[in-house]
Amino acid sequence: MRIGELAALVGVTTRTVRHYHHLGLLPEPTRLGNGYREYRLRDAVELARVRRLTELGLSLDEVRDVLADDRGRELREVLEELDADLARQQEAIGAQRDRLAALLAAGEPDPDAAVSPDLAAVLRGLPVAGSPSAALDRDMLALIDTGAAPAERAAFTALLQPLADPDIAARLPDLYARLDDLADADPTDPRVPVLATDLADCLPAELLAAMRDPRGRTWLDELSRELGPAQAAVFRHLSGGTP
Amino acid sequence: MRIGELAALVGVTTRTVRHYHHLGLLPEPTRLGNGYREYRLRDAVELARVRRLTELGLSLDEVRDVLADDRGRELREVLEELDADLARQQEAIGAQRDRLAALLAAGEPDPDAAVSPDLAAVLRGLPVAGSPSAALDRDMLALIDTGAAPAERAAFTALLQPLADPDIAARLPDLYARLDDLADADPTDPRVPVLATDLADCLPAELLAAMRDPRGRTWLDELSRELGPAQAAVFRHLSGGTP
DNA sequence: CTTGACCCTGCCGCGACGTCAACGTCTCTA
DNA sequence: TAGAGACGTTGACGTCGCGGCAGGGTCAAG
Repeated sequence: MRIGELAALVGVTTRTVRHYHHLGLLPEPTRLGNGYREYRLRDAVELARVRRLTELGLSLDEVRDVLADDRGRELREVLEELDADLARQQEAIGAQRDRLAALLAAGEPDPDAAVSPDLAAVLRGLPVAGSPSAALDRDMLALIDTGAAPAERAAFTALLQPLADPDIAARLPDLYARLDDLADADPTDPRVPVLATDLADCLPAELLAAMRDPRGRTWLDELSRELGPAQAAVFRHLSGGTP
Repeated sequence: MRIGELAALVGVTTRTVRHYHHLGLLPEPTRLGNGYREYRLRDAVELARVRRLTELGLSLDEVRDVLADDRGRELREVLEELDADLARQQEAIGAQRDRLAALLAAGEPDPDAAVSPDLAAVLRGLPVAGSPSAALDRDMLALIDTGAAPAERAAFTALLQPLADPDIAARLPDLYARLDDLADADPTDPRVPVLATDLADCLPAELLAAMRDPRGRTWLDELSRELGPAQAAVFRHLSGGTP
């Protein structure tokens, strides 16, 4: 038999056979005078064995190990491990499909705000138009949401829920506008403490508390980098006073 | 923000961020004087969006398409296709695990004779020791079995079943020995027609018939290549007479 | 003599990064 | 001020199981 025949017999390509030779999974057969490989039935049997193992999902390295490590006992371990691996994959795919189903069921899957649905609702209630600080806020909130574990995410959304209240939402555009006005101001600007007071008045107490704990401060630091000095000063006032 | 901070924020490696830049999934930010990339919060948001999409299972190419092809409608298609794909994978893995379970349940998983269990039983009943022709036969049968679809496989095994009958099995060693003796003989050797007759006497009629149909002849041709001329002649007698 | 069907070796490509290498830059500390 | 260690930069190779191609040689039939 020549290589094409062998390959057809077992149902692989000639490229595959040569690949197995290259990796040493299959011994190189004797050559004919013209350099062609000459196979015998036993080679086909060996090839078929390799194929069966790969089709079970073994990697070529694993196949080599199994073939080397004579018969049976190692194979059993590998197969069991493989099964466990497949079980994990099944589970992972199932979870993945659940997530997909949730997204698809939500009507319009918007990866832009592929934040948790509750947060999305809050964000929709916040004003954005034309205010850089408001846009920053949205970005920040989205980021916190995507990075958090589900449990934290729920707590976080709960913190923000009050902002969706119409009374509060109505006061936000003015506050954002005043924050925008401080973009190029000096941190000692007299408007800073006034705005901080008005903000503290408007925001829920729990949210203010969260801004004072270490995790909240980290995020505020992040946010402050993108703000002007006076704007950052406002948040320093909010999150703990003087420093 | 510099690249390490950005990466940590979103939960990827810096290598990943640079990879996305390279592919154009994420715009290159402005550089600092020292050549460092300087990121802003919006970059983190963009990166997080890419990440969410990849974590849903989209390829980076698909992510690029979705991001380019503004919002929503294309995404839905991709996600649905993805779900279908995952469903196929689930099914495939399930089938795979079934096969594994069958193998593992069979006690000792022997990939050597990972032929169908029925055939394995038949093969166990056949004599092998020291007979090259018998070994060839086993190889051949194993090969036919592994290449066949399940339905054909059953039919094929059924054909061979009679060989497991003790009366017949008892006569096989002698027949194999006589076939071995013809290894270097001339095709005109008088022992050839005699052995052919004795074999025909011993083998089930259905098997002889199968050897005469085109598929059977192909396999016999294959087998004959590994045999001596006189041995091949025996099978020519069996499978149709003169040619 | 050509055509077409085989065979040979050897190398690039895929996907989503990980992992060097070889180098520059910043910050802290002794 | 010097050195250490943690950052950053670009660039190239490795992964896995082959597919595909380039650039040849071989062989049988028309």
